[in-house]
Amino acid sequence: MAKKLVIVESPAKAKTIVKYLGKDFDVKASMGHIRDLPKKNIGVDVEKNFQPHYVTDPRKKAVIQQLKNSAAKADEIYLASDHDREGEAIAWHLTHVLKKEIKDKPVHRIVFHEITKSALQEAVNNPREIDMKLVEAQQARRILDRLVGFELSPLLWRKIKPALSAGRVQSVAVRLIVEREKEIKAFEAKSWYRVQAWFTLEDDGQSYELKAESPVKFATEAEARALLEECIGTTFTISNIAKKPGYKNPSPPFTTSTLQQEASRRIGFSVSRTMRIAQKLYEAGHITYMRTDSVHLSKLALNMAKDVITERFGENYIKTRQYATKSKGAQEAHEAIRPTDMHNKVVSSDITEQRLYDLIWKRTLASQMKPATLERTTVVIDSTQRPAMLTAKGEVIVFDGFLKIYADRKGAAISDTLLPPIAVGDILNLQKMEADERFTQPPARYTEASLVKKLEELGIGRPSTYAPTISTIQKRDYVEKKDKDGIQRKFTLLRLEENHVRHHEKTETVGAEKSKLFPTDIGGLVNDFLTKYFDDVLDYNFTALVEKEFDDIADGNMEWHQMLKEFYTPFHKKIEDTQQEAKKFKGEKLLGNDPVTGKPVFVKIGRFGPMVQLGATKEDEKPRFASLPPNKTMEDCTLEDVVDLFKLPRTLGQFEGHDVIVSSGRFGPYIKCNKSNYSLQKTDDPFTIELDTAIKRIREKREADKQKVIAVFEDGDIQLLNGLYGPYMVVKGENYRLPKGTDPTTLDLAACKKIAAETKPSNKRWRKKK
DNA sequence: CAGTGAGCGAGCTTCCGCTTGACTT
Repeated sequence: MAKKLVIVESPAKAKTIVKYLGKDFDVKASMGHIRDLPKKNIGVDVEKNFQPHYVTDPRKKAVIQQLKNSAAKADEIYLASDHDREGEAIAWHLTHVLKKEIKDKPVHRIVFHEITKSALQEAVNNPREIDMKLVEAQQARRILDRLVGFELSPLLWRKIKPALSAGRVQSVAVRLIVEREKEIKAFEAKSWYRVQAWFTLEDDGQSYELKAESPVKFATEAEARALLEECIGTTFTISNIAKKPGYKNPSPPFTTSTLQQEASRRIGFSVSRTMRIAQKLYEAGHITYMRTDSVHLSKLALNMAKDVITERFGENYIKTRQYATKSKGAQEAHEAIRPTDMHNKVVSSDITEQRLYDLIWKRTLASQMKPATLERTTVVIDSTQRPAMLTAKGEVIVFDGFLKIYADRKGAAISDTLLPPIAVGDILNLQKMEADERFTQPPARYTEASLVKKLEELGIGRPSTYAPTISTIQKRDYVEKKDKDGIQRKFTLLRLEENHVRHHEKTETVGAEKSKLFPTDIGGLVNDFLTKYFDDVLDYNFTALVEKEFDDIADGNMEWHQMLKEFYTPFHKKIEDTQQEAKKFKGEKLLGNDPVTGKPVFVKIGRFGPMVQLGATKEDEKPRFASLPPNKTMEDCTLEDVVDLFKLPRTLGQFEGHDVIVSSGRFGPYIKCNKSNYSLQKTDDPFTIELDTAIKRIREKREADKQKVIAVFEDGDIQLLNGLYGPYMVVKGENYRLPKGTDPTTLDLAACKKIAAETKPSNKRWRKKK
């Protein structure tokens, strides 16, 4: 029987397809790219017209072997990788890696956008050749990224510090964060005054409140005060009530980027967590593919949404729509992210999986529901002296539409802002009038999700790389995700009370931040260096510009070697010039002179990151160094913040015949005594701590260690210990897990040796590195 | 986890985009 092999990218997709294709077909997954440039060296022969040197990934060995076996058995091969630039390249690489196995066999390239029997049939019936233009565009993309990354990074190692990295995507991501921080620093809040009034109304024995605001903002306290004073003893009348219909439309179904944003905003997931959970839902068959830039829904999905909405909410809620993808550089190889079967509202007993699914389910159905209809009311209130002095606003939902399942952007529950029963000509009873000082807001720091949004807008990065990019810039210490406490700010409140305008000083907490991205000193320095010498690559439009050229290559309007040459020649010259001319980039800053020694104190970036230096480098005496205090940056630390650092190490006295020394290490201050180290408590101040407290800490540590030890054999060569994750065994420095269900207290020497002989030590490479 | 930071020099680091496990403390 004729056997046809279909190769797709994802194993989950393979599993689904095989059901539709029948017995003649064998379906296998390539698991993404199977060949790439080598990891260790640049792998591009620039002299020979940018000849790439591809190697197969050693971790993909098993996958490739399987593909080879299947290909050898098949009579006909269908390369069904995704319908985009990378997918085309995967198909082409497959023909090379499987060269022997597919020799003399018909090889077809097929693409499909929906996984349905008819779509698959149609794809199989309409095979084509591999589009070499598209493959060349991918190669140009790959090679350009390699050249940029592998020439810029080593320059950073030489000029700034080892193990740094730069690239077309990550460096722009860092730049966005660094520049946003500069904007925030440079921002000066301006204040203005808002006037609000509260009225009481009686109707049918019921009492209501009406809140109104002045449509005019006041620049100064004096102006606001003048208005309030004018209102002493005045009469307020409703002069107009205007009603206007309004609409709210649902958002399109999810793409990777919008899913990440909404999951962050509504359920507080980090970008990587969202992707991990979405992957699980995808593998279980609950949602369509989660790495997509398309808002397109298949016909099948549109019909299913219609059915489910009718069933649950009635026909009146249906409005079928197909959304158009607007984002720059979208390749639309997949559908939007949606439930595979919208009849299922609950698909997992895992709470986090279900929460994410629920969000996808609601967003998808909402996108196929009618807009919400609103009635917006504006009430105009005149004072005796001033027409239209105040306005009050109300909003009522006439028809909820999609809001029935998907609340609007703020994520707040849907609630009407109801106005009390009122009519034109009503005279209002003033209860309270206030003018409070408001401030203009600085630009907001990025969250992981809002950075993804910005990158997508700029056309930088792809759905498969948003999460990894965010983690790379954090791993490199360019950026850190942290919280910031708010600060107290004074503001003025004027209140009209008892026919007087009184002045009150109030305070409020502002500027508190949670899980925001802050640039580090290193991030700032690397960005300064790159924007100074490589402004073109760091330009926000660089990606868009080269993408245009990749498209030209794909359309046959540009030759790929030529494109690379035009970029690389000036780029490489700049690399060489910078290599020659640029001095070491240390970001050195003089803070002042040390009050004790009179020597200059600097902050700068060294091999291990930011540090403080006491004394100039060229002097006879070697300068002293110290790490910055925790939570301080080079940017914001002062001389006072750092002079104490040089008081360490301090010798406090003796304990058990050894010096007790307080010192500062990689992980902050600690106590050293007889070759052992002991942590300080958070409340201990290393500069003032005394001997008795230090001895107490030493005893505490010893006590804790005793608790940790379950048993010791062979002079400490074999130890049974209590760890963070339960009991484990250490044999000559190697850690071993205990077999499940073992009670460690029952183990004797022989039993320990047996475990050590039978199990492998835990892999140490997983430790270290963050 | 633990006293880093000049000088010397070997040997290391690094990109983006497509996929999923393997794996531990």
